[in-house]
Amino acid sequence: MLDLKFIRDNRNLVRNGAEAKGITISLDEIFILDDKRRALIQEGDALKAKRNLVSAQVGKIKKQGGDAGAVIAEMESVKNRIQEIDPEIRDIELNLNSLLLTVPNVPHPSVPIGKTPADNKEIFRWGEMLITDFPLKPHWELTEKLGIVDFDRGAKVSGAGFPFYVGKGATLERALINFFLDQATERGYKEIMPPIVVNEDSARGTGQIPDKEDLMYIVERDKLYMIPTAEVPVTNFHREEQLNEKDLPIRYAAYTPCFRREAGSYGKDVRGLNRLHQFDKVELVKFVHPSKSYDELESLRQDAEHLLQLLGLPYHTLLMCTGDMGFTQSKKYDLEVWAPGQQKWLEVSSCSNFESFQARRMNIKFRPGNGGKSEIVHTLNGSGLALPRVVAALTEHYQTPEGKVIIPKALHQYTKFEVIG
RNA sequence: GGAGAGGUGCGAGAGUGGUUGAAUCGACCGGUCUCGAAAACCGGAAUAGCCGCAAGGUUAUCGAGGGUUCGAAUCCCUCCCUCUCCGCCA
Repeated sequence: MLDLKFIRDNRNLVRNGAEAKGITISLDEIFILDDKRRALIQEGDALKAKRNLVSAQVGKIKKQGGDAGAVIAEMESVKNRIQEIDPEIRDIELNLNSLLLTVPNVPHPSVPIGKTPADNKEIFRWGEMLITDFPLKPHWELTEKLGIVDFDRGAKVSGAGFPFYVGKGATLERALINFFLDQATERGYKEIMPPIVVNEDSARGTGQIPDKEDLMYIVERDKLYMIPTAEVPVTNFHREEQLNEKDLPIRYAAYTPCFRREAGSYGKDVRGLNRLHQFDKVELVKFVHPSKSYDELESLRQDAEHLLQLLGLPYHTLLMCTGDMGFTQSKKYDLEVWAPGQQKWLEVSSCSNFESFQARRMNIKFRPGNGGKSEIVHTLNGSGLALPRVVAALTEHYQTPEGKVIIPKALHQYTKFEVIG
């Protein structure tokens, strides 16, 4: 959420930002409530000041054995008015708060204005799209023939979108996880393995509830939420904490399974490994000094890109336009890997700077080294990387005319085999 | 599931009705000492809202909500959370 004062002082910026994201908000209502709130606070505080003063006098009078009855009676009306005002203020603040949650983060000036994915800007392209003299197969044909991913039994046991990885497929999955984690560690991230269900407070902290509940599997009975991404537990790791400035930046890399209901997204891009209900992902999360967050976004993006380069998979990087970037981000890059068997770009990473938007809601601050007032940290996260689509692109890119899959060199030490099939 | 203990500032941890916004220690900031640093010593500093150009003033905050009282961290009620022991399970 944004700071109310910031909204007050930058109403046009906030209004235009929301409009660019295609989100309708009502700032006027916020300002009306805020004015009311402040008026009531002023009245209430004055009355309370009076009450405190008088009650000190009462103490003195009683100590001297005098009769404070008259003064106490006089306070009756003050007391009553305070009892009217306080609940009213609380009511207004509750309202105000839920309105504040409807105000989206302001896009960074470098973000292109746009409405649809077509307005995203390709800022980088790496690798050669594969051209072959034999017809390329999509990964679902390859994996089925090789027996490394079993969608049918997954559907039987759990449902569509819950595949089994089998044999070398399972090993490949495990190899990629280890490879990603090792690379992250080498680049300065601390490995962390979080719980994969979280409580309500955590789900609220990163903004999964109240409005993205439909995306999640919920363990109703225990009020627990299965995480849609490691971002949720890892960002909440420091919720309600005051960090030391000298500890910043804090960088974490976490592997978790991720669970997504994907309600309403059936029918498009759902073949094979393109869209699953459960998938593996290594997530990179950063807590940084506000002055460094855009530098950290660039390095985050490069950390993710580096993985695709080591795997030798062609990809491009998109700077997301205002309309396609989401509610909480101020700037976001998507990495898309080229899947030649489907002739499609597949999103494998999304790297975002949230500035103070998440951290304010979670109350994560740091105390500056010079002894000044504590400030809200900036948070960022990005996938590094989401596995299934990497497996999809990898099998399609490294397939042979006979339907085998060559394992890229970077993974050999992890797989202990160099070819599948 | 059964029984008990506890939730206080950045952290540890005192405090059972009236200068307690809160002892003490640590972390932090400033200074003395030093070529420099460490140690030692001295000093500073809670967070948030509101008013104010500022200095400053004022209100709230000791898990959350309510109650008693002129006055509550301190007494009463409800709820939430954590820990320990027992049982069950990995």
